[in-house]
Amino acid sequence: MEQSKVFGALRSELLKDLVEICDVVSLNKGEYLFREGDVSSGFYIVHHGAIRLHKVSPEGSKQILKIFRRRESFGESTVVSLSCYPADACADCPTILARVDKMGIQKLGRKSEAIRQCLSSSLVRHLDHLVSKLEARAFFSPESRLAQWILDEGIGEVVNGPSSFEIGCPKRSVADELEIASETFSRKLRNLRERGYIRVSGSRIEILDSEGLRVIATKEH
Amino acid sequence: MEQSKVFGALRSELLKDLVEICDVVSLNKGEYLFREGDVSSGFYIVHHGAIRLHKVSPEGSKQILKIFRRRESFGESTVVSLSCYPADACADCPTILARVDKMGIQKLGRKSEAIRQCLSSSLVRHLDHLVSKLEARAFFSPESRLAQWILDEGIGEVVNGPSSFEIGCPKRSVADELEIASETFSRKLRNLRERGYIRVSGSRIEILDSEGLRVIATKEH
DNA sequence: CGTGAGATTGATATATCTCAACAGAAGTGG
DNA sequence: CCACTTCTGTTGAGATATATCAATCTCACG
Repeated sequence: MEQSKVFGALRSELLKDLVEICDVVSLNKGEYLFREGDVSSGFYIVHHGAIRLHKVSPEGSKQILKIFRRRESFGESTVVSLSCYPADACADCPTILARVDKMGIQKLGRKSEAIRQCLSSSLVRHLDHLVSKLEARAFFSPESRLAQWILDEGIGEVVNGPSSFEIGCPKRSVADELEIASETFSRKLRNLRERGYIRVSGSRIEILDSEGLRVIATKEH
Repeated sequence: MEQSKVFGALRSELLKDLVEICDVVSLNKGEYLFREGDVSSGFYIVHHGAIRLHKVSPEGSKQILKIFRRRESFGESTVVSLSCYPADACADCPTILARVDKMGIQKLGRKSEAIRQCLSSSLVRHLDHLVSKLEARAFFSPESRLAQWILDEGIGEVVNGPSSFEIGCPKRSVADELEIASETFSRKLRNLRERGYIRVSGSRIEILDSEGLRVIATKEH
């Protein structure tokens, strides 16, 4: 809780109040946390694993909004304004989350400006992310987006030397998140490998030339 | 103010407080209200005209986030959390707006939950819109998006008989908003004309077969 | 081992973007 | 009122990147 992005900055006193209104949810891979249209019972903070938020079209195609990982939260909008979840939430892998009760957080929010501030900031963070997503597709090629993603994931793993990381979910999900066909994802990844930017073994990616990747990542199409 | 989407539901008492902290801004076509990175002095409600919110990439391509028209508001996120505007705002035509002072609204927000509620709802509305935009591009072809747009614009003009409307801005802007090349826009429009769905004369579009358009509009790609 | 889901690779189609030329409208200035 | 410029929109031809379809391949797991 104190590590979460939403509430990380709060005083420990308030954190105690928060813990009171949380409970733990755990999901297996592929299980749904909620579906679009379900009545909200609160919002969620990922403790371990990954939750995929996506919309489904009438004909069944999917559009990933974001994959939330450790420390990230989602669904705040439903405690602040809406009463129904606006998208599907599905576990991409075995996942443990904290559920923050809707009534509880509303009550705390009325008393504490700090809490309100946290929630608003989260909303703005979500806005930002969607804008970035729009930009990414408008400005950058699939290859650039892939490079950006690799760099993003690689950050915070190892500072010096070749950093590497594990893809915490099916590659297909990543491809969907980057809005490219999974086949294209596969090909581009191979391409980057052959050009010596990365090394791939299974679901582990090792960054060999982050400078080179950065060049690709900023190349507009 | 009482007609705005943000504050439309408020009691007249609070509305009075709000008027106190507003001032009027007017812009000519092409003038910028603010640029990305400018320090926020508040948020805005469109009273007349249209404001285009867009991001510019390092190399100069533009991505329209939304065109705001009468009654709509934008920039709320900067009074709630951020201190800088996250995008450019430019008048698409002569425009009059109300500026809601940042300090002022923050002060009112601390006192009134109703005000906070309004602001949060606006944020969520913006979130919704971005999600719709993502969906539109993910699920529908340029042709479908064009058809959707024509139907949207046609609504509210004439109920019975062939409805028609004037494009209130350069066609290029519409193409950008629909996220298609302006040449493609031109071609698709001609195509719809040749197939008898619409009639076009200059910047006026007349809908001949709204039922047919609806079929095209819902066809996913 | 079998089984099946996910990942990879190959071959192909095609819609859209891009570049380039042209046309028309609109505005400017003499 | 008429050239002249400029901006927007239209049309054409062509390139190309990516999606799609289909066929393996890999690997974890029962």
